[in-house]
Amino acid sequence: MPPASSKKLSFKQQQLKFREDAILDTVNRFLAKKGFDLMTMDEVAADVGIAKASLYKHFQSKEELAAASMTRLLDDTLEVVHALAARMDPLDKLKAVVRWAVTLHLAGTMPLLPSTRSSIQQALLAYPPYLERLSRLTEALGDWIGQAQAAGTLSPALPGEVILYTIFARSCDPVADFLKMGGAFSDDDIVDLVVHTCFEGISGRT
Amino acid sequence: MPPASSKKLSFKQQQLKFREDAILDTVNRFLAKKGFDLMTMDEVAADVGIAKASLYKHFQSKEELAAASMTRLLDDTLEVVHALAARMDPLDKLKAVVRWAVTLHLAGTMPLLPSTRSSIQQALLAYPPYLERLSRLTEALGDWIGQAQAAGTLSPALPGEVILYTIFARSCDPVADFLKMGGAFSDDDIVDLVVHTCFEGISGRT
DNA sequence: GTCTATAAACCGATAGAC
DNA sequence: GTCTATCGGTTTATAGAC
Repeated sequence: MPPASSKKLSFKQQQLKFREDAILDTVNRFLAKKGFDLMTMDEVAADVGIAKASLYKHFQSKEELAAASMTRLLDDTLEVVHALAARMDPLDKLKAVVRWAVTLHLAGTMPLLPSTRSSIQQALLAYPPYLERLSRLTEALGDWIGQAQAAGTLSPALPGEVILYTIFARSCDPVADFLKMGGAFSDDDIVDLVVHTCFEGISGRT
Repeated sequence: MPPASSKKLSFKQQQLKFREDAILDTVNRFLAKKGFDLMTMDEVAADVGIAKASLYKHFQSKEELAAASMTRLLDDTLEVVHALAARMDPLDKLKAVVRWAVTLHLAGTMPLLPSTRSSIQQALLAYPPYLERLSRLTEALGDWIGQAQAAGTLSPALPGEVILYTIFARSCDPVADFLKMGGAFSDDDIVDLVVHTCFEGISGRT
């Protein structure tokens, strides 16, 4: 018999957590594939293999479901950010984050960028856990951006916000989808191309 | 009495054309603001100031309405493309096109990029007038891209499709929305920043 | 009488309740 | 697992102008 776990989760709680993760996995894929508006609670429930009503045991509304999914994505991102070695060059760390995000995108598990036009945007801003993660991520990336600009490896002429927003935006760059649809490139090639155009642009003589 | 118009449009036909343009103006704005899925026929009709049923006198369906709007946008783009002086540098012509598109975007009249996830994508591919414009635009921009790569002003190492798709994608770059929301920059500044990061990226020492 | 615009009705889909 | 209310795209029948 193994020693008693130090975790305080009962068996039932573990099962709840497990199913919650399964739900969020499904939601992540649907958000990536169809976006919030076209995702239905019926298909989420069917995909997870539970009754629709059970979804509402875990999440109060469709909006909260999506917000929880986005929050978990930011948690994953924060883990990636913290896992990057402290001694690594700031520019390389930023490139690694973008590379990770584009890879997720191509794998079909990157929810749509919360754009001005999506109806979840409002729900996200009313969901404190999401805002808290976003704030921490912004701070971490902002530090690296400042360091890279000081070192001259990121353009010091660009406002830091522009660089930050660009990094967020390129994580969902539709160019990746177009290239994947074209079928002429492997996923690895596409990641390289998107990361490259993010940092170096499309101009020549760089 | 003025001489008989050379146009073959009767007064009634002119009125129809006029109202059709008004409808498409409204649709353009709603597509830019909310996207296809969140745009309702009710609000389009209300904004134009006509009854919802009247929309169906002009367009058979919501999909065709959006497709007509996108087609008109490509027509406008083709006009801009043809208006650029033939002797201009290809790189400068491409920058001018992106600049024009981002300006439209900020003005709130640039419909969303037809992404893989939108439900209009299918309708657009089934709408020959749209495909015909897209084909002509792709050809024109493709020529310029090839010339700029040969001259070394666009990266010869990048596949032409990557550059083309990037130019399309940056025309709807969400970075512009984020910067506008922040309120720290004028529209002109935002256009400069987005065009710059499109061509030069965010790296330093360029 | 015909033609046009519209109000009202229709109906499928979907979030959420029981 | 079924039920209901709502919303939104589409259709149809009517009222009014010429």
